[in-house]
Amino acid sequence: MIMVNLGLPARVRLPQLICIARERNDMNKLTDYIKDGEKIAAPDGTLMFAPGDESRAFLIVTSGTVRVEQTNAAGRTVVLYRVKAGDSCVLTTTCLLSERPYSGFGYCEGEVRAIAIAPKTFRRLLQTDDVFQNLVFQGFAARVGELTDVIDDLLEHRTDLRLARWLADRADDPTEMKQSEIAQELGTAREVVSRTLKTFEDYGWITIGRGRVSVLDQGALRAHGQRGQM
Amino acid sequence: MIMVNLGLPARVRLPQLICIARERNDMNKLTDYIKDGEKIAAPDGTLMFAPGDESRAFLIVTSGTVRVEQTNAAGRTVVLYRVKAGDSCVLTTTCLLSERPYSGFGYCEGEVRAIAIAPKTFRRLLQTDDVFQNLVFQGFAARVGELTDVIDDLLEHRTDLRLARWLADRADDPTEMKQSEIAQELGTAREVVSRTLKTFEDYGWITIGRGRVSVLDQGALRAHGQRGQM
DNA sequence: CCCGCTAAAGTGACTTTGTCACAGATAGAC
DNA sequence: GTCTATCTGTGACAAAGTCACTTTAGCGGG
Repeated sequence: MIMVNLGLPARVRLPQLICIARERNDMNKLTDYIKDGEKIAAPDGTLMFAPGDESRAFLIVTSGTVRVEQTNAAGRTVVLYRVKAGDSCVLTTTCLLSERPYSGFGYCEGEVRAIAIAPKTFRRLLQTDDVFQNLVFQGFAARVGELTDVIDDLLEHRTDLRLARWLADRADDPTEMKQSEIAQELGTAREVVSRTLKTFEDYGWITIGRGRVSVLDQGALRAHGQRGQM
Repeated sequence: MIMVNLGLPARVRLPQLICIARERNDMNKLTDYIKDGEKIAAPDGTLMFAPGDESRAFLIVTSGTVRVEQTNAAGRTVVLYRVKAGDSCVLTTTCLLSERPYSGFGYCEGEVRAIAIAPKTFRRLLQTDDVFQNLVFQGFAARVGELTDVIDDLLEHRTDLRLARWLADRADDPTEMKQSEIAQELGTAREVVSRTLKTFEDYGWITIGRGRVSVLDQGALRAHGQRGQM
């Protein structure tokens, strides 16, 4: 096991992250590919890839999450999706398939462990192994779907609706995030998040703490996110 | 040749559009696949697919263009990309690979002719034919890149900059479009386009006509799009 | 040729978001 | 407890989106 431990925000210079899709019952299948790859790990906060980097390996994530973000020229950022254990990363697959560089940033959330598969092996598996091919394609398709969801969301300019939906979707556990991070998730400004959360708190839908938001009334948030009435 | 001719906006109920990527020198290769497929055609303005539809065939576009749009719940629309002869459509490939329905709209611009390949044949070619596999992947990757470009663009909230860039990029021929269509290209409101074009005209960068915009000073537009100074 | 219809474009008023520049508040270190 | 870094709240203004409406251009019929 190669342990990457460079401090934060460190940069992985080893084979970079790619992941494959999986159906729940295919998880065992993943272990079949371990012999073809090399185990790697990276600590929380590691920068896995950045715009301009090239993919050097296909990775199967076995634990941890990679947050994939896109930042435009003006510095505004939005979170495209999260790569969880067994999930797939379009950007990386795209890079590997086409030998184009990445267009976004990938950061580790928690320690990420993964199995790195060399591009040559990746291509061989893709041609010879039906299950592998299916895993890659399914994951690829799922991620494209998430990209179009992000576009859908960005077309909606009412931040209060977007924020309400976002909060309702993660109402289970109190969200331990700074408001600046929430703004980044949605691709908006911190101040707007601050103001909007305040009104939600006034309505009794949430409680706000430093680096924390707790949902009190998931139903109200979801309804607001749907109908847009306040 | 099956000629689809249903009037506008008609709906193609035949095998729907998918296309493959191509490198310039692979164009001849396309003809190799014709024997596996069936020729179809659709007139200008035809609705090729809509959200919820399922892909029933992989199409190789041989002439014409398909404009792929995404419309959110509130009805705001943005153009994701255009599928030209030989180009590929991620949405369609995604649908075909994963058997998920489409998430956007596809409209013909000009008469579109294409070769339809059944999903089974598509999968066989993908596994057995290296060139075909490469074409699909290259095109797939290119389209994902365009999706991330759209996201990049939507993160930029200054419509004047986005419009300036958009105009500069198509400065060659006078743009024969309604302002409402331009708004749709950029995912913004017609009124904003109207006002912004007016200021550009005042600066002497363009001339405006009914259903037409002509670029006079491409350089100024490009510079404005880059630097954001007015 | 002109009338009148339709669709495109322009406009003003107002709301919301984004941006900037701070001020206030809180957690953690010492 | 105090200090400091960082997170959060706010006010002011510019830009964009929305709504409701007017004006204008193009086109077809008489």
